[in-house]
Amino acid sequence: MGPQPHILVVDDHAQIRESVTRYLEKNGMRATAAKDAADMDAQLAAGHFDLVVLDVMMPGEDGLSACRRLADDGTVPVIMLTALGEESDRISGLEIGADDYLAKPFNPRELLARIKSVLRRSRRQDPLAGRLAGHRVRFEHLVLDTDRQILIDDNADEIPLTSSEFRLLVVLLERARMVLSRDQLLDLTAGRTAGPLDRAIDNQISRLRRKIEPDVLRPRIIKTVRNGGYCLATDVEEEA
Amino acid sequence: MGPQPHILVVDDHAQIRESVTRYLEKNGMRATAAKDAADMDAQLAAGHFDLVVLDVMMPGEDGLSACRRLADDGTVPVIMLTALGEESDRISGLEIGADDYLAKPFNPRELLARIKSVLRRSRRQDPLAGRLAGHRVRFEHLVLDTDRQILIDDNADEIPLTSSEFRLLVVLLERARMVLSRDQLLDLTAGRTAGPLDRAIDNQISRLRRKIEPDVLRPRIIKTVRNGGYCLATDVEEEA
DNA sequence: GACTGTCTGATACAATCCGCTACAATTGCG
DNA sequence: CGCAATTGTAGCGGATTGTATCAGACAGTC
Repeated sequence: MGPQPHILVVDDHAQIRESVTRYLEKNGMRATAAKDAADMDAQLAAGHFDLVVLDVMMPGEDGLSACRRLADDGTVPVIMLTALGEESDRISGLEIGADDYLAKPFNPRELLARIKSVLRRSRRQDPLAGRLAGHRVRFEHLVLDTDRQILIDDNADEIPLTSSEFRLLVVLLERARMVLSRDQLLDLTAGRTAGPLDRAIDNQISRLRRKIEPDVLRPRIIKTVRNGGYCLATDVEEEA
Repeated sequence: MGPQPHILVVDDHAQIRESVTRYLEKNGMRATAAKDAADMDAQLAAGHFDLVVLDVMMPGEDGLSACRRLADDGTVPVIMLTALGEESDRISGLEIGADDYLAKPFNPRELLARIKSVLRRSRRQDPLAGRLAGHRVRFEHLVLDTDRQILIDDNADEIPLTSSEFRLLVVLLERARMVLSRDQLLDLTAGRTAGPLDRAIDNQISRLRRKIEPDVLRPRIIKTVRNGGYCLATDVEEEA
């Protein structure tokens, strides 16, 4: 979870988004805002979050529908915000799999309290391989066995990965074709923020490439994006 | 709950914190101190506690508010400390969901007595602990007989486990695929806190691996997560 | 096309972390 | 009380990972 938990606040009203995120930040949390379900998906794909605060009423994809997706996925707990007295919304939210709900208008202190409560309750430690845990993942000429932390190539040779190589690869695979900055990668793999002269990610990428690229001088799996970061540039398919 | 119950003492006065924790420790309990609600949250998130002793009057988040959160959460019993004669506090505390209260200044012996009483009352089982009791659990090529503390492999050979190996394995199996820190493991298996150079868990893991890993040099059941701890990286299924 | 500032890849090195062995302390049991 | 099994402590050495640094690659300018 890192030193401070990271909360994603999803609401179509700019004012609520901002006041909530600011309040959470003042109380020792990291908070990020998203203005609709699509935005939420993008944020979730791009970073690590410990909890999502989700408004029921939103343009575009409905909050309940978005909540159902998150609950099915099961990787991040959800608190729903419902309009006052919308009993049916509240019930639906909990049925769908929200971890808690709160009626609008709400007291920020109460939201904070419920967030803390849910975080404590679901202090499920992150699994080692995120949502890929227990799966085998195929890309290019390789298969990653997420249980054993090894790669298997076409000759069935086994390539062992160190812990941080494995974490880096998982993060890249979960976000295939997305450009991830060094900051993001450091956050996602090590849960820390980069110092000014931090080349740790460059180094890990270099080490990982040596193990997975057929031609290290011309990498085709992990592409470098100048001034941007790195990007896994290949299709990924999961096996059961 | 471990051999001795673990109590979290939350009070903003350093002197009270220390004298209470020391008294509890002298009387066969583990005690940890927190100086305010935020500190309390951190401690609760980091470890396992059987009871919280909570002062009503505190800077920052109010004791009553903190108590409400704990009560809502429902996982840990609370004893409130109220200022002398603050009848309203006392009532609020109980209404809010505290399991007992005590007026300051109090006799340490009385606090101890009430703690024991509440612990006895709420000794209904921890939802996680003993979830595997009376079951046989299959993983990889092994079956754990939780009644006999014995592993049975594919050849029906019996591998005896020492009691702490057994506790460690159960803790890991109950939290399959979760990364558990050495601190957590020590807390969950031995009910104690790690010293600065504590390698006890490393050692137990090493001993356990020798008994369950087909290839000890390349362990596949219990994975090491550098800077993180250990993780049981395989599916676990219970048999009736 | 050459020059320049910045960014990236790679190497070497240093600091940590972890596995393992040996041994000491403790526990359990007769 | 003594023995044997179990469990914690100490410390060495290998593996892993971050830091420093240099050289090559790239983009922009003249």
